[in-house]
Amino acid sequence: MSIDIDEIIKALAHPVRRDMLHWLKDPEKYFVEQEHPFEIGVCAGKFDQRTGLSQSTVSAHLATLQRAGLVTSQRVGQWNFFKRNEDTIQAFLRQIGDEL
Amino acid sequence: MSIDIDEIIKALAHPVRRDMLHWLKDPEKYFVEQEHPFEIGVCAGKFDQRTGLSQSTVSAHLATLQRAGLVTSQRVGQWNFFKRNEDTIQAFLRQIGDEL
DNA sequence: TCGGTATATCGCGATAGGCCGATATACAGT
DNA sequence: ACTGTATATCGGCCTATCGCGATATACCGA
Repeated sequence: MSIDIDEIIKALAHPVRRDMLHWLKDPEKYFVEQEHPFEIGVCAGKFDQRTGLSQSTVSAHLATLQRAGLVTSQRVGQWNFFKRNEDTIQAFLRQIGDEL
Repeated sequence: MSIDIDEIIKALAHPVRRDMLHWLKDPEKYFVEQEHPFEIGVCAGKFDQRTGLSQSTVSAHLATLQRAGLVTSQRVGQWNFFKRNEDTIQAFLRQIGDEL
């Protein structure tokens, strides 16, 4: 598994996407209850309300995070649940610490 | 001294600027000899040759790094010498490690 | 003060990114 | 099959960023 520092940093270069990543660290704290347990991830729609942005914009942000490998998603029925990809995040922090 | 995470990440979200920061870590390795010792910093003009970009573009990149607090500059005669600001860099790495 | 060099700033065209509403797709339940 | 809901994608608009050459500014040495 190799990470793309450039794509990751560009993904992080937007406050909303950093917020999203941060919120995913503690879903109970930042999101209202959902049908499925937070263990499988946070339902995409929850971010609409949290950010106040349109559904299409939120979808694009989540896609950007996913392309960078910072989150993974899982389809369950008609919903898409997102969770952090700790491996990539930690690998990024290590590598950026080295490169910088 | 407080750092602006958003400005820093945006500054880092360009490969050339990350390269510049990296090169400043070991000037002897990445730049040819210069009149003044590397301890005071690397002369701005050295980046023109290294990057192959125009002088105005390089100047803008250096200004971006400086606004973010990632480098400091020192005028000596008609030259401007840039060096890394380790305090800000380390503070950023710590904070991004927390936030992420 | 004048000419030369280093750097900063300006103005421009080109590209990328962000935001939205509208539409397309996917799935669930009836 | 049809309706409703969740998500993805599209098209358009706007702004930010990047790159450049040209110009302005700063400094030096003669």
